[in-house]
Order: sequence, then structure tokens, then C-alpha cells
Amino acid sequence: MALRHDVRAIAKRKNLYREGDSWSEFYNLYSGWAFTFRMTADGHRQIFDILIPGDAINLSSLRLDRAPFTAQALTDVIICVFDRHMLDEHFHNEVARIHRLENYWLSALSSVKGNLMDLGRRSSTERIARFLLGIEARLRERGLAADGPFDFPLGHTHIADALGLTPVHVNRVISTFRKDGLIDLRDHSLHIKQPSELRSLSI
Amino acid sequence: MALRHDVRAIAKRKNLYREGDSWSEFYNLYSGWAFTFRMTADGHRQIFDILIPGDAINLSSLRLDRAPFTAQALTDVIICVFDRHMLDEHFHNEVARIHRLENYWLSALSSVKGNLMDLGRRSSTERIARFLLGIEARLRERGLAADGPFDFPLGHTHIADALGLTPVHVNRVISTFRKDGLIDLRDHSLHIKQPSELRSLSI
DNA sequence: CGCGACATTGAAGAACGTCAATCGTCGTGG
DNA sequence: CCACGACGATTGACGTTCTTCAATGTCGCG
Repeated sequence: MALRHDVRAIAKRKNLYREGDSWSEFYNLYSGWAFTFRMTADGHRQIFDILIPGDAINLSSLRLDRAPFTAQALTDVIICVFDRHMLDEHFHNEVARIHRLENYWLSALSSVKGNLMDLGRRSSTERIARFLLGIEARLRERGLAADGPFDFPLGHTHIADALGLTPVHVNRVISTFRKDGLIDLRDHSLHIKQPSELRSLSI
Repeated sequence: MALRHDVRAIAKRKNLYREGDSWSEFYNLYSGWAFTFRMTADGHRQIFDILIPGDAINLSSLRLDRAPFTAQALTDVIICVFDRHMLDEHFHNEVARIHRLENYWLSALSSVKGNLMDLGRRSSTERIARFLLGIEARLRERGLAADGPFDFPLGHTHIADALGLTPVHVNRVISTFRKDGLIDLRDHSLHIKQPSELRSLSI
């Protein structure tokens, strides 16, 4: 692309942007190394990307108004700065269609990154709680679940394999959930009886 | 989309497609549940997606000729089957540009899914070996590394946070790598002295 | 009835985390 | 130029989480 852009230098250990920042620029890493990450509530950092020269730093900026994670320079860094609206104009034709597709990819990507966060930095209890709540939320969005029990065809082994655990351990955790009256998971039906308590377990 | 399509029924526990299968169809899940997964060499399954009605089953088919993972029905399932070339024709305008973007998103997504596989189903030794080799490969692609030492500005803490480990444990693993003569990681420089041995550790 | 798939439970062990102390390096201010 | 302080690497001792192995129970289905 022969697009007009500025260059900018950022010092080692400085943030390029922070999670939640609003941004209107797209960055490409020209020299140096950087990485992206998010923090869990209990202070663990999960890194998502190690960025090396040539990498797009914030692809998400093409579609999002706020940064979904923080980017920090590992070394002194030089970045190329593009105005994201200028990029839009450059892709002037069929913009709407491209945007729809990009949104699709973006949501898929951030969902997987969420899973990565779970596997890297959350306990088995947290992972399972979040998993169950996540499934319920997606079903609700589509009108496939309301308050009360809903269809849940996953076995312990499936949950284990989605979360990097063993079926045996999934069983133990779910047993405690059941004993504490948080959920009712039987046959192939799940009832989240105390959503707020379960949510508080999921951090 | 008012696109012509067939419908197809698949029985519970059957595979919709297998990793490595060549495909020319795009599927959308009409009813029932399914999931996608891959197996590690030592027989662990890692699930990537839990699919519910309305979900795209194999977005990757829009750009890939072979399935990057397996999809299996959790319940009896009905899917809508689209010819992927027909979809291409439908997106006839600006196809080339859209494809370029899609390829970008796709590679980002599969890289994150690879990380997910590592975190869910590989030991710390395997994760770290794969991480180092992966970085080296990306640098090579861009001519930023050849045989011999190369620049490596990541600290133990960064590696830990990328892999869901603690810096202390990363240190111990890397110490054994060093003692075994596999790598030389000092200052901010990495030399993979025995790539094949390291690769064999990474499964 | 018998079989296969999965849930459940117990006991034992391995992998990895936590806490804490020491050491070396580097940048910074005096 | 030197002293100081911050930061990361390293190592040890110990604890916890999760896995592994194994046995038993339960349910649906041919």
C-alpha cells in the first residue's frame, strides 16, 4: 500500500495504547518489538501477541473505537501511523460489505482470545463458571434460553477439552457447584440457579 | 442472504468433516449442537468452538481448501450447505480485496487457536520449546534471523505471561534447555543450538 | 438382558505455583 | 566516577492444584 502515513517513536517499556483507550489510528510496527496483553482482576497478565517488525499492531482499530487490550514496547520502537478513516476511504468500494466481514472475523478472534485468557490465567473453578455463563449468554442472544433450565448437550469430557482440564476434575468442580446450589446440570439440561453467585466465582 | 443451498442431516457423534479433509462447501448450523477440535500427538483433544444453531461451522472454508480441524455433531444436526464458489460469485465485486483481508484475519485466528492448543494441552516444556521455535520461524520468514544467535528482547516474565506460566517456572525449564545444550539465551539474544532436539521436545 | 458411554468417587503422585532470599546488571543522580 | 536503587535472573523449600489410575455405579439402547 502506498498510503500516506506518519512515523512515531516510542521508548522501551512505554505503552503504545492502553486497554479502553479510544483510538482513531492504525499502527504498523516498523522497527523494534512490542506485545499486547490484558490483566485479570487478580493482577495476572496474559500476553496475546508478540509483535515484531512488519506486524500490524492494532488490526482491531479498523473496526473498534476502543482498544480491547494494551500494547507495550519491548524495545525502543518506531511505528507507522495511519489514519483509520483514510484507510476506509482507500477501501472505498464495497466498504459496507468488507466491514461486515471484518466484524465477523473480529468477533471470532476476540472470542478465542478470551478463551486464551481463561486457559492461561484462571483456575479450573473460574474457567468452568465462565464457560457455563458464556454458553448461556450466547443462547439467550438467540432466544434459545431464558430463565430456567435449557438444553445442554455437552458432557464433562467436552467441557474438559474446551478448558484444558480432565473430565475427572470437571466433575469435582461441578459437583461442588451443585452442592452449593449454584447450578443444576443433569441429563442434558443445565439450570443456572444462582447466576450472580456463579458470576462472582468467575471473577 | 437469499442464497440457494441444500440442507443435510448428520447423526449425533458423527463427524461433519475431519481435519485435513478437502472441502468445497460452507456450512451453517441450522439445528442441533456441534463442536470443533484437534488432537495433540499424545492423544489429547482440544476443543476450539462449541457451535449452536445459527453458527457458521467452517468459516475457514471460504479461504482454505482443507479443514484445519475436525467438526463433530453433539446432537443430531441439520446443516445448510453452501457451495463456496457460489458464495465467491455472490461477493463478486472486489473479491480479490476481500480475500486478502480474509486471509489476514484467518491467519490471525489460527495463530491464536494454536496458542489455545498449547495452553490447554501441552506441558510447560512443550509450550516453551514451541514458543521459542515459533518466534524464530516468524523472524526467519522476514529475514530477521538466520542460523546463529538473533535478537530476543523478551524476558522470562514475558514468556510466562504468553504461556500461562510463572517466571520462576520458565526459568527452571530454560535452565534445563541450557544445561542440555539446546539453546543459549542470554542478555537479549537467543541461539537455538539444536533445533531438531528442541523440536522433538515440542511434540 | 447385556453392553457401551459417561458420571462419580477415592487414593496417590506429578507438575507447577508461591514465598522468599540472593545475585548480577544497568541506569541514574550525586 | 561512584553509590544507590530498581529490575530481572536464579535457586531453594514448600504447598496446592490438577492429573493419573482405578474401581464402581447408572442410564439408555439394541
